Amino acid sequence: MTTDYLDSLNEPQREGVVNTEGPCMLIAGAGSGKTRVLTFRIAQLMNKGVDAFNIMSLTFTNKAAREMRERIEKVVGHDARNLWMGTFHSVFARILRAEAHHLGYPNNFTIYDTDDSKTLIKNIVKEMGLDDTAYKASTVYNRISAAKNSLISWEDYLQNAELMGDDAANLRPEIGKIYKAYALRTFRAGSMDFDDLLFNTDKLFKEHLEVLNKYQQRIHYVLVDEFQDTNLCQYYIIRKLAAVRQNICVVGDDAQSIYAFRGADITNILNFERDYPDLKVIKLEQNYRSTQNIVEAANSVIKKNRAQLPKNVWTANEQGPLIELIKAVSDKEEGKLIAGSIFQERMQHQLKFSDFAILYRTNSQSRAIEEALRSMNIKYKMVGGLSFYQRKEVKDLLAYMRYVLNQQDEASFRRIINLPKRGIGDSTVDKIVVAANDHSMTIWDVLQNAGHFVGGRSAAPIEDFVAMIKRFTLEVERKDAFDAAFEIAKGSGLLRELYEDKTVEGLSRHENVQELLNAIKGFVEDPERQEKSLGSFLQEISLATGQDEDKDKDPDKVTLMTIHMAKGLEFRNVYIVGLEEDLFPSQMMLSSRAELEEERRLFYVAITRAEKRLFLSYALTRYRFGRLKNCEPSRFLDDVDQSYIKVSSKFGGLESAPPTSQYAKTLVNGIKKTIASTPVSKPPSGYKPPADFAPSDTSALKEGMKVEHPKFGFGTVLQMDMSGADRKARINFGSAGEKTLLLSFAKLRIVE
DNA sequence: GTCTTCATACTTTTT
DNA sequence: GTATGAAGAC
Repeated sequence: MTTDYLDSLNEPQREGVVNTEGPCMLIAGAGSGKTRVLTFRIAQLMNKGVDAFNIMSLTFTNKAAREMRERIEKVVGHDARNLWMGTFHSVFARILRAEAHHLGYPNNFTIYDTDDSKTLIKNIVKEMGLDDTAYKASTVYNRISAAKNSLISWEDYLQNAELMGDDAANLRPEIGKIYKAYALRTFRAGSMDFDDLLFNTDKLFKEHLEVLNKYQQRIHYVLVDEFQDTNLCQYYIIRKLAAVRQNICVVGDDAQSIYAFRGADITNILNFERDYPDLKVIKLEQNYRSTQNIVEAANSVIKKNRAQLPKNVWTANEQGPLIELIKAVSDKEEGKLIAGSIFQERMQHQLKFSDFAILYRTNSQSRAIEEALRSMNIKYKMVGGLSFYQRKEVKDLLAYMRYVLNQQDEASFRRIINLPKRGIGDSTVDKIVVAANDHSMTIWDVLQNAGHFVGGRSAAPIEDFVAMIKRFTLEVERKDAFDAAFEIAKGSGLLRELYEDKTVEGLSRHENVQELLNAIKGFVEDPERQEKSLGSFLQEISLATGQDEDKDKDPDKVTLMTIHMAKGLEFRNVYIVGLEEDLFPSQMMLSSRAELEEERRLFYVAITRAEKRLFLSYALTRYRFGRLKNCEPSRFLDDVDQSYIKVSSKFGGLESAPPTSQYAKTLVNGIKKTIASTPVSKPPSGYKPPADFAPSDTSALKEGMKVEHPKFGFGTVLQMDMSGADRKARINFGSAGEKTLLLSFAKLRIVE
């Protein structure tokens, strides 16, 4: 074992690694190497002889957990796999798998994802006869989630005058009752939602001290990454776990707190100092990632926030080029300008596509960007969006598997009871659920005595269903995950139904189910895995978010993702797009200063992803709600100290000016004149490009050459203009007339 | 009970 | 511009 890594650290970093005992808080600025410190700290512990089984390291995302494990493995070797390392949810789920019976849950409880939870809430709202516009599933779900994250049980909720008052004021007085019904239903269904995994772990430790004691003896060191994102519930749990030995180390950056909407509580950082008077606080302030311009610009933005811990992020890196501001007339043009900029940057600096990331506030913004990238043959990958495990057909098959393992599970039951169609309709299902609730029975009990509860017509198919599930249960007990899953897919008729659907979508759905089965096969055949049951497979994927599709053969792609997904990542060139009022900051975050500050921190996170080059862009019009909307530049653009910004030179050298709407109008006209290659209106000729049109490299374009343009058709180059940063060409397109095109944007194919 | 069609609301971020 | 849900026809 080696401790060479200590030499590669600066002084505060080294302190963070070496001071392994006692409470410790690292306030780590963006790009200051906090992951390095955390991984080396764990390596240091293991080098000192601490058993990996006694170290718990918690992160927020699966990806962060995986990366950290890999990095530790590089230093300490194979032992790293014995660490308690994972997301809060996955580590606590693991504890609950062993201990849930203390709380009256089955140990094979099902984990509901957000969709399952919302569907269940929707059903409850309907059953209670409430107005589903006032009680939208997402609203109710968020309210319940917030309560659980603040350790408020449904009993507490109903007695809490403030919460109930809030609900009454918002004309949603029944939320407390829905919470109660939801909690009882999920409990009876032997199911936990994401928040329950935390809430119930806390409950377990609170009500069963012998269990808490067991884990306190087991866990000697607790480490928490992204501490600013923890909620109250998570904080209580880790505090309890570390209560005996007090070896707790948290790493965080208040400036990067972007999950308050999900219950994250920055005051945990402040409370931490209060709760641990002996706390050692270490500040990591040197940024190793970004240029001076980027670091300073980010600082100038975050300075506008009132709530923050004092720190001074600095860098010894080069000053670097200015941040470039790109203005576009429409979301479509924004995409084109960015695609063009990537194309140009890549050529100019010999970059790979994977050096680029495009970050946006909302997933819906990706569409226009994707189109532009595709049309310029720029390879890209989208991170996030809907994952493989959220596709309907995949969820259907998973629901079968979940139900076979836990017949109390109401959400899965509703999904599969009539799939494929077996003559059990909505009214029958409602009868079954109502009967179960009225008699405080599980749905499975009702099904087994279906004759008593439903009319004669539906009894027979229900009996068949029950028999089928019992058969599957036997299969699951006897066989490994793959064989059992295959039996279920075949025996349920799901596979056949999809196979018989010969439409394009049907084919792809069949493929997805095959892919799921392949994934299970891979799971079973993994030699390092001891537990090969279907149950352990389901457990593993229930907390996976589908970004594990990294099996991409071609890693050289531009990355598209939301800013939230980008946290913790870095790219050479970063484009932050859609910097418009109501979009970023989001219109939903304008009601309070705290919300606006969270949006600003989000902007800060986005800026600090960039290593060398940062581009900001906005559009003056954008399609939203399927409707064209005028947009104003974001107030965040004013938050950036203007000395770090230059307006993209591609637009006739317009000076940077206060982004007023008057200014915006002049700009529209200016851009309309300048960007002849990207007409906002219809193309001026009826020319249709051939299907295989591919733009050529125009760096060698000369006067007299013949070219083809996808909109203007064939033309001859009249004159080249090499002055300025952007090369232009005047081209005669015959019937379409003479055009002056910017070569960095124009898609031209050289004919001869 | 099932299938088709029309309307609607939706776009904040994630385990 | 899409996905879900309600309503009506069979």
